[in-house]
Amino acid sequence: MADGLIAFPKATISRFPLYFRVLTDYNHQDIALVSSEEMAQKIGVTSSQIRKDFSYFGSLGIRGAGYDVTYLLDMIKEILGMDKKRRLAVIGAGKLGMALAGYSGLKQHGLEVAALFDTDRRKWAQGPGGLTVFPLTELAEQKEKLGMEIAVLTVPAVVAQTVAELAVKSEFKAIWNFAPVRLKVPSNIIVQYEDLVVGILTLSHHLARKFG
Amino acid sequence: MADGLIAFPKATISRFPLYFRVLTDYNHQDIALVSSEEMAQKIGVTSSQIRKDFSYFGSLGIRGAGYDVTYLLDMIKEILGMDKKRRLAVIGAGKLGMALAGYSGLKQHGLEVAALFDTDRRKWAQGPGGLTVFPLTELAEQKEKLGMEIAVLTVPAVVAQTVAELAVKSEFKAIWNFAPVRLKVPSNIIVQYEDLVVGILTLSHHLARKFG
DNA sequence: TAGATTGTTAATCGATTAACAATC
DNA sequence: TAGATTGTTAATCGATTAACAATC
Repeated sequence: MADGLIAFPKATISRFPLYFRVLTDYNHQDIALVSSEEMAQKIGVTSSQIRKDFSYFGSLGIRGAGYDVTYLLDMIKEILGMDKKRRLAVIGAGKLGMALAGYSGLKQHGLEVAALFDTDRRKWAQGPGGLTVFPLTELAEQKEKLGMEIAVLTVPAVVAQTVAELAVKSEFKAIWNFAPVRLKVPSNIIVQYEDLVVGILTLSHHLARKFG
Repeated sequence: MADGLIAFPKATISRFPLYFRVLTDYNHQDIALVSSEEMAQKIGVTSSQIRKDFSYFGSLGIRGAGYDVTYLLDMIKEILGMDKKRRLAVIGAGKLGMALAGYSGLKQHGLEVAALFDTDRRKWAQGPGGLTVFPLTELAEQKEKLGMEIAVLTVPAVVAQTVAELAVKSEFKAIWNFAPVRLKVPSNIIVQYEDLVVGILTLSHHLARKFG
């Protein structure tokens, strides 16, 4: 690592979406200043944690007063890359892919599904909300046309690696992978794994511990 | 904590689904014994980590030989509560709810969506794969009839707290919450949060760091 | 016995928290 | 100035890793 960028805990970044939401609420209520303690109560973390998290990105608050809501929102947007709109390609137009394409939570955070892709011709052209489902063979072409950066993999596990390779060849910079498979891709490709089963099995584990 | 149960890292439990999958693979290939090093390579963690994780649950391996695949699979199923089938109620028959109801990954891990619920009468009775969408008012009644334990919340954020309270009143023991809202529920209710936006915003953050 | 791999200890690394000086 | 709250330090807590004795 010689790029001069400071590292901060991964957990810190994963809390920023929470901060973003609570600050958006304050903003809608026309609250201009908010203390770390108030936010902490609402989110369910310690105020120390919040101040520490923010401190990695400079002195964002005002001593004695708190944090300026709109300023902090802008900073968080920048930190999370929400200041630029990112366009996503959903590969795999099954139920999960369709659900993601129509998910308002993405748009609210500056992320836009621009197209879907599938190998099944019966799915072509029938996407949700005005979106088009393209043949997977058109991935590279449409990526350029529509300016997509992130490939979202909602394909079956068995084809995930092949599809990932196609995404890499199509020059996607990042992959959001819902298939429960470790992908082998060049190290300059950013991969984020999303395993829907981990959460519910953690819950199941607690249930088993508690009730048998 | 006076219940005599040993605590182990949360991160340990979150790796067990990975172990389960890789061991299922070995099992299908009729491989009887596997070393921590082999598994480590496949999953992308250290072999130390794997041995440590397993050690919380006893001496599960054979020194000099490795781990017995079927025995280890059985242990993991027990640890994750997969030895008993758990039935889920999906509340909110929108796209995400429908996608989860049809998600094969759940069944593969001993979890079964038994019914969906919605307040919108146009959605009643039209569930995917033979599943019924019931009026939300029937939640408690159907819970008893169908033996459901876990409430899956795929409802809009604004109604999530109200729906959670209904689930608690209906005597659900656990909630898997997809709404980006901290729920206020009694402490004996197990709540697992699933925030789909955290992963993609983490990715967006890395993208912004790397390319601006 | 020789070779292999576990299970466990101790060292290391990383993240959280408490406390308080700085300062609005 | 008095009161409030940040930003930061040091202490604590928790998780990972390396190393190796135990043992198959």
